[in-house]
Amino acid sequence: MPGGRPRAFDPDAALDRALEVFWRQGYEGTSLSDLTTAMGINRPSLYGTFGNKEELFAKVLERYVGGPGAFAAEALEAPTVREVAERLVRGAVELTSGPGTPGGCLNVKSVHACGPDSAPARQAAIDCRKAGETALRRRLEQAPDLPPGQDPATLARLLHTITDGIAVQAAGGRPHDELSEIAELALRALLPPDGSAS
Amino acid sequence: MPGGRPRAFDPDAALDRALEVFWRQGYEGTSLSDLTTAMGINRPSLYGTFGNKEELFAKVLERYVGGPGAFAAEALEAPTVREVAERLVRGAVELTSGPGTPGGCLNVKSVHACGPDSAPARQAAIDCRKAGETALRRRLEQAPDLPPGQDPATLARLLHTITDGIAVQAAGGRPHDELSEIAELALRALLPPDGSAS
DNA sequence: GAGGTAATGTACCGATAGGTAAAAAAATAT
DNA sequence: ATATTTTTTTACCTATCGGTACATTACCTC
Repeated sequence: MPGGRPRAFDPDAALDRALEVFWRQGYEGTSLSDLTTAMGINRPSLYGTFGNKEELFAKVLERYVGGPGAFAAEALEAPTVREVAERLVRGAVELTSGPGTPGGCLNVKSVHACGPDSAPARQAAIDCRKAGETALRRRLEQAPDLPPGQDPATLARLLHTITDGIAVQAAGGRPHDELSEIAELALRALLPPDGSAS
Repeated sequence: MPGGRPRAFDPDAALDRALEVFWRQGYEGTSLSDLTTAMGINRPSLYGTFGNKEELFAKVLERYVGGPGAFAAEALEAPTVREVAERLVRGAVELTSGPGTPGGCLNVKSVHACGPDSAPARQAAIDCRKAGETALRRRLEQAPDLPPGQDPATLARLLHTITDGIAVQAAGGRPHDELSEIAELALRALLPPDGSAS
């Protein structure tokens, strides 16, 4: 089985470039020319290696979840509800307003790509969100410090809602330090330091 | 000064049609053809009456704030922090997942229109958000039941963050009843029924 | 009526969108 | 060296993008 001409670029590095563009400009705001320029390859190479724009986006989203967004899955390894929540919320602040990254969250941005041609990309983002939330709910169900009357599903959804809100705020230009204050207040309210009701 | 040919459509009704399209499809996902079709007018009429796409969007956003989004300003008339927060958060649930409206929030969607050509529309949304948040902070500063150690600016930002999160959840397809549960849990956490610390 | 004025309908503009055909180039296999 | 395979390069495709020129129509004033 012969080899053919070798690929002149590193697909993972190219994916990282594509990720940055999609992250900054959103799915609908990114053209194929933006992508090929950033990736340093030409159009047929992109199609040959990654498929079309939709498929490239799906691969980019996967890479996002396993890279910049990996904190969300790792947070579930914390032993208590409190620590899981802290790591999720603080991680969202860093992800969306940290230095050197585009503002906001690629996933949240992609949910808002709601033009007629963006349905597949949007659905990919929604599926990804659902998977993350299911994992969070399962984790909360098994936590030792889950408050008695608390429904883990609703708590997971609220945590998800708060991280979503943080992403919107970051996308709207909220600076990192203010976002941290917001996050800490949310954590204090959700998980009071002593042991208050909810 | 003579009048010329009278306009054959109602500008406000046309704005409402445009609002619905922008709300459902987002700024970037909406084409001029989508707009003219929905508004029932042709292209030169649109440009003659509303300016270009950007200016039309600005007018639509204004109409959104004064129409479907008016609950946010009206919520500030409530006497207490608790009631202001309740009306804001519950209003966000109704706005973004209520029956008969497109999912999500036009403002939050527009913040995520971050392609190169969408900068003015995005900025209009951001300005609008800033104005709303400033009004909320001023209102909280004067509320009689603001907890002593509480910074009204941060509380306003957290409330804003929560309503943003609700909008994202709605845009992602979260059904209305689940969103209500999330909202009520957030309100309980933020403003405990008795008088706990935060 | 005639003239002025503003909105309408139609047809069009250059630019760019996502996507591809076909030939040239670089590797392996025999 | 030759044949085969795969990628790259270049050039191009149709459709649609936001925006407009121009002639026509409908109204008001005189």
